[in-house]
Amino acid sequence: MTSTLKIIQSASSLNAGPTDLTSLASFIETFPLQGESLYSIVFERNSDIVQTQKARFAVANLEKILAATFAVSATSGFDRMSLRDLSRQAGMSMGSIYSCISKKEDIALMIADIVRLSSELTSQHAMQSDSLWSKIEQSIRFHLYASTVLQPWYFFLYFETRCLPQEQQRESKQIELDGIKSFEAHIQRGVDAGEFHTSDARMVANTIVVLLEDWYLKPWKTLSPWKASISVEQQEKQINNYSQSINELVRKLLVDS
Amino acid sequence: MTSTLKIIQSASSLNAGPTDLTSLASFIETFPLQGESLYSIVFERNSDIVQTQKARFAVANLEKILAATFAVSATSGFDRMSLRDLSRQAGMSMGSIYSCISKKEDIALMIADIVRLSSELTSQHAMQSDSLWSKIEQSIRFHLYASTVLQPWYFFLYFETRCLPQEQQRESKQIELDGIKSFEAHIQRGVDAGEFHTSDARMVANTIVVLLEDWYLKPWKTLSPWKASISVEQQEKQINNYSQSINELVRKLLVDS
DNA sequence: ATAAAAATAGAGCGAGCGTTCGATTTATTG
DNA sequence: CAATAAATCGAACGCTCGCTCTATTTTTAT
Repeated sequence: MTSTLKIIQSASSLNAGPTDLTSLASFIETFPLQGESLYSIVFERNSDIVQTQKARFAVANLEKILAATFAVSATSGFDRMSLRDLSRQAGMSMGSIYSCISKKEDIALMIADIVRLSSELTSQHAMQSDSLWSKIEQSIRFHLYASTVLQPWYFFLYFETRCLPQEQQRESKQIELDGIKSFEAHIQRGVDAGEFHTSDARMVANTIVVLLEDWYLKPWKTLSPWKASISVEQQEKQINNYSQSINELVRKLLVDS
Repeated sequence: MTSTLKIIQSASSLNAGPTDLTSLASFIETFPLQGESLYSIVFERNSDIVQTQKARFAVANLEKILAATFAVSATSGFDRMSLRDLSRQAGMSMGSIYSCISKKEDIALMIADIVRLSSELTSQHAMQSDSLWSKIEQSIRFHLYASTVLQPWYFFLYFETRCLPQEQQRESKQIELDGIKSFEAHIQRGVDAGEFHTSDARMVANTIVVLLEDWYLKPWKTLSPWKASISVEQQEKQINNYSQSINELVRKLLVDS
């Protein structure tokens, strides 16, 4: 309940400037959940949890803690990550970590909160397009951009959902179901208007969502090493390729034949 | 290395009688990794790990331990599952558990072994069809049947891979990549023969694999409760629906237009 | 410059973990 | 029906975990 309110409040205030989807570079400039502002937002949205009071320290420490969490838990999982591992990786003492957070679980909660906020921004953006087809196209593109910028966050939430309280586990599932329902609704309206042709709008919608998940869950599929941080230009190219692949696939399923 | 040998040896000996895909009921009768024989196979393939000597006890205990593992770890994950939880759920003392296994990790290793064996059987089966299209169709069908019968096993391996030694983590990824490559090869041959039409065989192959994963990873999507063990007839119906959905989708991507 | 406040350090605490072990019960065998 | 082997039991062990606490350093304010 609390987290839902958090999303509504903040998503509307953050979305003052619309996000620019013309390229990854312009997306990064306009997407609020990125760079330094990302950790400021984490701090603001979790001021009840974060113990450190001065924003300057809090933001810097949150960045170190979360980066270390992604690094350690990617290979061994959140449960196996001890706070001693974390403190070593983050270059902070246990005391510093616990002056920032109050429980290990808080780390997972903050990550989940940001991913949910990002999903909220994604679904809000889709509303702004006019044609049904561009709603779908833009939705796919936004999702790919956001889940690339926040790849470790999305990945973490998917695989560590079971570290969260049950209520939040259900919420995560619900977000996936809402994503499918959103695509399904657009498709169904297209079918009703005679613009699309399919006997199973839900299946097509589900396929889109699953392919979007594949993007941030299994970067190793695309042959790209990814670990060696590749340039924005290369990422741009890969996203363009993949979104075009999805678009063509969806067009074949909905428009042709 | 050891496990690979294990698969080759056993997959060829097990596959004496071909598996019958005409219905789920007939599949269950001919699929070796099912019912009592499943746990006998687990015992045989892990006699080096399993401490209990008499097959009668070992098989019964393995069944209790693995069933309890699936029950407990489904909600909280393998790491959070304590052996006290496990012993309570299995109705065995700690001593009994440790007279069957020698490390907690062994449980995960045995599960991973069976899923890999099942994948091996799946890919072997596909070879037996004649036409390219039926190779794809049969492969999808076999995978859906096997991952329904072994749903908790497949689910476990996907989410608990990180509890396994690194070598086995890589092996799991490789199996997914091989699955994609297998579909891609069939599709590409169809394209070369003028039977299929697509500019991105890999994308279509990947879509199939991802949809197959979706089946055992997110049973809650299909509205069916699943937890309340549904009848074989209902499962049959759902599998037929889903495989037909995938088939139609793939046909639209490859054959039409 | 100095005092108050905030942030940091890491040794230490109790709880709970995976695992072991010796006593006991159950099964097998000559 | 002994005698031996195998399986079962759960209390106990050592260790690591998440977390706390106090002394110390750094920052901020006057």
